[in-house]
Amino acid sequence: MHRETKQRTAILKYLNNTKSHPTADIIYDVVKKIIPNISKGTIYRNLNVLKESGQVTRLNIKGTVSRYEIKQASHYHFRCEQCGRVFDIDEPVDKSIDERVAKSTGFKVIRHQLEFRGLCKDCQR
Amino acid sequence: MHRETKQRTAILKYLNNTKSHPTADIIYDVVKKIIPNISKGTIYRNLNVLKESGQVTRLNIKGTVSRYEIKQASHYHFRCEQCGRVFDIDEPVDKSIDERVAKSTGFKVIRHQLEFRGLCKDCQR
DNA sequence: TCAGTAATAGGAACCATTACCATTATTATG
DNA sequence: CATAATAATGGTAATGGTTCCTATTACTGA
Ligand SMILES: [Mn+2]
Ligand SMILES: [Mn+2]
Ligand SMILES: [Zn+2]
Ligand SMILES: [Zn+2]
Repeated sequence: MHRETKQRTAILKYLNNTKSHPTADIIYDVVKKIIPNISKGTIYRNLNVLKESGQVTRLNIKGTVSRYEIKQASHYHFRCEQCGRVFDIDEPVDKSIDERVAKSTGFKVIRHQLEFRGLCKDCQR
Repeated sequence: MHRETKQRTAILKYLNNTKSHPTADIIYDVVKKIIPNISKGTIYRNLNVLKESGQVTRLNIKGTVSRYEIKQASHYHFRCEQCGRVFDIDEPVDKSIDERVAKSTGFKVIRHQLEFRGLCKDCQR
């Protein structure tokens, strides 16, 4: 069974209060201020546990480090190629496309992921 | 200037004749049969050179390792969560969505990437 | 033909993530 | 409350994909 440790609580609390899609490293830096001797392994272990239990989502695109967010309704992302930040995009999620692809391919389509790339406002100047 | 080496030629030749979106490791295994003492560094170096020159695309597909393909018209992918294989999807590419997101966010949208996940035919049984 | 230099092989380094393990802390139960 | 079972931790080593380094090789333009 899952225990409620102060480490796990602090990680969840931070994720619940940010929209920044932080990396494990950023989470580590933030939580370290509250629990100075926390280890990075604990960050990763908890993020994986929370992902398994459906409370956290891992955004991982190869070529970049993984980013994490509190599990929420399906949505799309924008990644700035300059600064690396990730933003939510409120474009409506098209569910019908999964069925269409399933029909045309014969594959079982469970989900799709759409991500935009470019330059955020700050990085355009 | 770029030179034509047998290593580079063999890598390109293999990529030109497969639709499998191979990883660097797979390319290494295949090309090793033709050039037994080729090194993995040469595979990676050439894949990067070919990417820079626009002949090869590196797929930033969710998962752990990078996959490569010959540069071609923009298209979407499906990744089987069981066997890990990547397939092309011939769903038409929606270009208007980039502009729509650009307008609503103020970001400069350069491209988008859509990827489906699920089970391929083989893995459904 | 050959000098200039791009590319190679092999191995070390890098770095995000995972694995290991002795110790600590949470929690179900009496 | 006391306690025993064991989940979780901190610290560190290991892993694995990828990049970097360097002496040597081999393209290629002149
Ligand atoms: Mn998000
Ligand atoms: Mn493809
Ligand atoms: Zn930016
Ligand atoms: Zn499959």
